[in-house]
Amino acid sequence: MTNHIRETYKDSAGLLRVISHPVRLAILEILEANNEMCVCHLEAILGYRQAYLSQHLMCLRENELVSDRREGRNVYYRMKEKGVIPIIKETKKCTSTKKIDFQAIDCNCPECESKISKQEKSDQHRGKKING
Amino acid sequence: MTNHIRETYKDSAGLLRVISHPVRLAILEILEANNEMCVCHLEAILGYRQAYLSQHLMCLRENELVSDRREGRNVYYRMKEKGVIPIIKETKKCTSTKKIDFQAIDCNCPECESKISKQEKSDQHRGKKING
DNA sequence: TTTTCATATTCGTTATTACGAATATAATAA
DNA sequence: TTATTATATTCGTAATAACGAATATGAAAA
Repeated sequence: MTNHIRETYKDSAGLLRVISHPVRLAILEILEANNEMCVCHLEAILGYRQAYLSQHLMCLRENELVSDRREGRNVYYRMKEKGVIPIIKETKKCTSTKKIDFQAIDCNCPECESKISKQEKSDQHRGKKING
Repeated sequence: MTNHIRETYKDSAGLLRVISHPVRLAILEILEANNEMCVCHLEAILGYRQAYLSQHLMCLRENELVSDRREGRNVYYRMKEKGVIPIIKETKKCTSTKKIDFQAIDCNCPECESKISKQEKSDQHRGKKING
């Protein structure tokens, strides 16, 4: 019986183990909210060193929870296993974790550049200051 | 931002960590299916050493996922945080883990004794053999 | 009041994971 | 080419978790 049970719950336990880390949870939630996101963007939002994030991304990638796509020098990540979304949702419900509004802070990837310049224009109209 | 996020997901990650173990998952599923269960029963079902199970029960208890109640020499455990049930359900969905029918095998706790003797009676009527 | 039974706890070792630092690679620009 | 930028990987150490073995505790039986 013993090994039978171990075998049965091995995969589930493994999946839970992979997502049982605050940084990986944050990455997954960001990807859920943003469809696709480049690494520099994740860096800007989360404020962790690139190499550190990359390690967590590797973990998520190797466990097939996310997929990556290179475009020039940038690499874009997206959710691959959408099944984790309800797991995380139920978990947050259970721990009454509030929602975070993930906003990028200072990202220069092509996509952000265009967004920022758009933002700059509209902010200039209202006399706002950017980047500092 | 960094510590903010870490803090936010700390509890969720912690909860997931606690349930990210095959034996603890199995215990939780048994408790879900059986309302209340004594340790000897868990031993019989799972086939692990008592001390080993007790360690996992301690982990679940300390993290307030289960509660315990002593009755004579037996200790009965039950689910305390029902919120983990949907988490586990979604996880199993995600890993396509099949359902296990948890059946006790050879347990002598008072409750089982009475069940077994009832069972023996009805089985004797049908000429079945028990325990061997 | 000693023994027995059910269960819990502690301790030590091994295995696994986290994470910083350094380095590698892939794409583009100079 | 060489430099630069974005990202990945590897490596070492520290922290944590798993688990076996031994032992402790609490309740009841003898």
